[in-house]
Amino acid sequence: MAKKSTSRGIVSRDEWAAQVAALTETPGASRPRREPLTAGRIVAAALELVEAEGFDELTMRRIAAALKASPGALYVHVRDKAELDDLMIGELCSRVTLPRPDPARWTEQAIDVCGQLRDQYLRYPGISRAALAAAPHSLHTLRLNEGMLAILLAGGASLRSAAWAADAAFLYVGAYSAVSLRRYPEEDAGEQAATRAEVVERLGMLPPDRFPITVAHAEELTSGEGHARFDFTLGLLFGGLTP
Amino acid sequence: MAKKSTSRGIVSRDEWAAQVAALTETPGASRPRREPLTAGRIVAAALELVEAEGFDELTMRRIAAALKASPGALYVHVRDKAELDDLMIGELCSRVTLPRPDPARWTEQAIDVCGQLRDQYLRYPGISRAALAAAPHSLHTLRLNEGMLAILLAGGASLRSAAWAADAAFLYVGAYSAVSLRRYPEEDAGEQAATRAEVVERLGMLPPDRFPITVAHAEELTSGEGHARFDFTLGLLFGGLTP
DNA sequence: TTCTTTATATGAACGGTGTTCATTCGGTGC
DNA sequence: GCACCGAATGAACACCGTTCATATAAAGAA
Repeated sequence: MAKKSTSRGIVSRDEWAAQVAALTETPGASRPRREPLTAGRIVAAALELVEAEGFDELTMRRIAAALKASPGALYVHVRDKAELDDLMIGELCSRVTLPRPDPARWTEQAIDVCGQLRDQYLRYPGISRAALAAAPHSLHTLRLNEGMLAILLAGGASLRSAAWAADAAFLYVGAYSAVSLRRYPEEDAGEQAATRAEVVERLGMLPPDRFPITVAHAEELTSGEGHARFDFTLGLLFGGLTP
Repeated sequence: MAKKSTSRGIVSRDEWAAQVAALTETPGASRPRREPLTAGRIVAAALELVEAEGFDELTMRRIAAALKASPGALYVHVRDKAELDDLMIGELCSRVTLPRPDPARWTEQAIDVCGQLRDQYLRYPGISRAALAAAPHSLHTLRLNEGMLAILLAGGASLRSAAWAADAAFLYVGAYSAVSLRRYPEEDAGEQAATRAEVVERLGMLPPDRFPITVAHAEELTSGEGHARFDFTLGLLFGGLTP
């Protein structure tokens, strides 16, 4: 965790965050009085921080620094960090636009809604872990669920199937978004995680008697450009609803 | 400088203090020499702790305390907590027994393997969050993957479908295990989380014009005893593999 | 205007975390 | 006997989430 040293004249993490935040803070109109702190402003600052640095760099202290406030001030508007996580997830869910259910295109619509949620999660790296740990019954998640149910029911699914499939789909979206960060990171920053070629090479080094399929088909096992796996899985999930 | 004991039969002050302290620690089994620390012992102690207290009570310091060792001593055998998490997940994966693939019962076999993994996860509450964040290419997870591939291929799935479906299934197992902790906690300790009846009541209070399905069918939406949802989802996932 | 009330913000703590590191310890080989 | 070397210690370090007495600001009442 402690990978940065502040001992060499470098500013502290909090101060750095404050400086970075100051860059994007309405340079023209210098208001003498700071805007009051609200839950909305806290959530916005937190999301900005996650977008820039990732979810596990998100810290009450860094949020406060970005808002030029004291850490304790956040607790006037937010019970604790768990509630803040819930609020962030709610915000992301509220950004998903739900289509008017069209029985002719219901599968496409369902996958699209999941894709929107996935893109929101991926925009804020690691945040979907909060979704898996968060309260599943906030108003925004319920709205998403209602929309998905409407789509699946329009497609002819039974109520029970629709409810359970929607649940499974959102669960999968969260898990997929949580792991797709460290899976073949776009080939550019080849240092951090293993690139696909390296993974293939490692798989090929396994003992073929105990890993026959893995060794023989390492290349195909790691396939899946973009979100092909994502679409494939949701296709399976929704494809079985109306036999 | 603490000086050593120079005469035979008399123990040093520190050792004497340790012996005195040992009198009040474990009165029964007084082991003269402690077993050496190993990665295996650390993993075992960590799992014990998670089983008893849950994953987010797991702490390097508490593991060390359980082993009567110093926190720093763990880092001789384990790089950091992330690696320890990986080792724990590997241990759980290694406990899953893989069947000999039977083309006549392949779906059943696949779901059973997932169920075994789920039960391991649920035995150690919260640990599946580590699985979602852990390295997906340890030897034990690869073994599990290989076994699942063999089952799905025996069932007639294409290589690509089998690979992607296995991936999705394990992802779902992790997510399901992560959330099924806080979903209707068995009705006994009715204080902490919301019981199912409470959830149903809350859903019924929503505005029916914006949540028509949720309000009208709150009861059915929360249904699913035991692992019915789990089996349902995996049925969908594997059912679409061989059309 | 002044006074009072009330909500908000501060800054300093508290107890906890993962991790590092100079030092010490315990055993093995020469 | 002694040097050596991995393992263990204990004290730090830089953080974390959270609380709380205190200060500050805004708003209403007089």
